[in-house]
Amino acid sequence: MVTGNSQQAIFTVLASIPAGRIVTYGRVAELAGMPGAARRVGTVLKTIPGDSTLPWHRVLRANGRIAFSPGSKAFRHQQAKLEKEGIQVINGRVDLDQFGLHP
DNA sequence: TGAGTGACTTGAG
DNA sequence: ACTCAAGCCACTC
Repeated sequence: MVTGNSQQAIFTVLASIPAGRIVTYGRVAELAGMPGAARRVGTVLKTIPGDSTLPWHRVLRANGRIAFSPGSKAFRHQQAKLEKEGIQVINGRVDLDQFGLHP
């Protein structure tokens, strides 16, 4: 179990992300009311069933890179999902500038 | 109870 | 641009 509430909060935040938009793990944690718990977010995402409709693919690392190892199955799957929503994925990474996530 | 682990982040070398 | 180290939160063994 993932401490019940926190998981639900993360799911809610995830579902509130508009299509074509991306967020970082730290951002999700912050919006879920637990800043600094970026690692927790990753663990929760891992518990999401494959047939879930949650947009887990819109969650990237702070540097705009996909959290998986390049070439892995999950990596390619996420990349495909992102490109399908009009997000440019170049060499396993996304331009954060077009989302205003770049500091 | 305590050491180990991970879909992370930030800062330094 | 890359690697290493420390900080972080909750879970697992």
